[in-house]
Amino acid sequence: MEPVPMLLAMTYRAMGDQFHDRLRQIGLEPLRPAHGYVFRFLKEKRATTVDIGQHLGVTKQAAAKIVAELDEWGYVLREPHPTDKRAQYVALTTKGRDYLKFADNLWADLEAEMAEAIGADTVVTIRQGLAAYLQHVHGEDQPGLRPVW
Amino acid sequence: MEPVPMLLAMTYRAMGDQFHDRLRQIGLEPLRPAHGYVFRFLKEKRATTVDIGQHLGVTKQAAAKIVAELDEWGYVLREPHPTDKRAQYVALTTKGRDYLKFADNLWADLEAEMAEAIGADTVVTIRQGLAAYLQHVHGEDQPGLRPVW
DNA sequence: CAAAGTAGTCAACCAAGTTGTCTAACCTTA
DNA sequence: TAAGGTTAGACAACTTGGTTGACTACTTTG
Repeated sequence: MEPVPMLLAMTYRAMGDQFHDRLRQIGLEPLRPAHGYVFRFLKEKRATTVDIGQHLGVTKQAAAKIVAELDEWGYVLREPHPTDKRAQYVALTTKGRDYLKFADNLWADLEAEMAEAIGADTVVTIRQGLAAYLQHVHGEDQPGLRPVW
Repeated sequence: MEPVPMLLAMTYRAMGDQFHDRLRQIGLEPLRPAHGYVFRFLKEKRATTVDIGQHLGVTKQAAAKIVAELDEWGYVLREPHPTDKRAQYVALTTKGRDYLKFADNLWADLEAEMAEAIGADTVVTIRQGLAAYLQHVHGEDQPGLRPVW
């Protein structure tokens, strides 16, 4: 029997591949997972580059590169931090928000297909189970999001 | 609500981090995930470097590097292919088999802890659900194992 | 038996991280 | 309020783990 992490990795890849393929079919430029996760993060809370790095599980320098790309491509912009003159807030542009909305729909589609294949209740169990496990292991301060290969 | 793939990635990382930490505590040299997956693959079937690359989801050249490392460290050896003079079978040494056995126990421990945290039945559902999804998406020829970040 | 395909190796390259260093700004705290 | 420690961000050098491309020896197919 295969260890659970192998199943996690394979499923992650399988879903990611499909996501990527469909984005390409539509003609939307396929950003990497990290970019999408940054969008999602910025939707909920204001964040600096350091925050983003922590969320992704990479160094601040790596996060800075990603932010620089997104800025260059027009998905985010940097605005001065209100109280800390060293820092900058990274914020989504309209283009960034649109991309996120589109991607969310796509994820929902893929999840619906998953539900059709293995049962909606099973998907719910998986979602809740994994979330509960993460909560159990790491409490509030969640680990990096990036899988380490 | 977070998309399922994010949960997969975070859980994969959380489990992998714990696995890695415990190996280190024990003093066993912590190979990368890829190495462990190669062991597991070789346990079940004889395989060439090309087979391994396909299983991991990387090019044959990348697989060749991994095999060369494992050979150098004494975990595997290469033996001539019985019918094809170009090819070589890669086989586990005793050292390799021991490592695998040890790692399997560790995985089992981690999974038991997961079961304790979220319920054994939930773990079973997750396992079966993901396996069924992979089966549904890719049929017999499974996708690469390596998550693409 | 010729043509096309495949296993393995070598080499050059590339992407996406890392560590280390620096400056300017911030935060004690004595 | 000055001093010492910390932090955000930028820049540079480097490492890792992959990629593509080319080539040889061998195999398979028509």
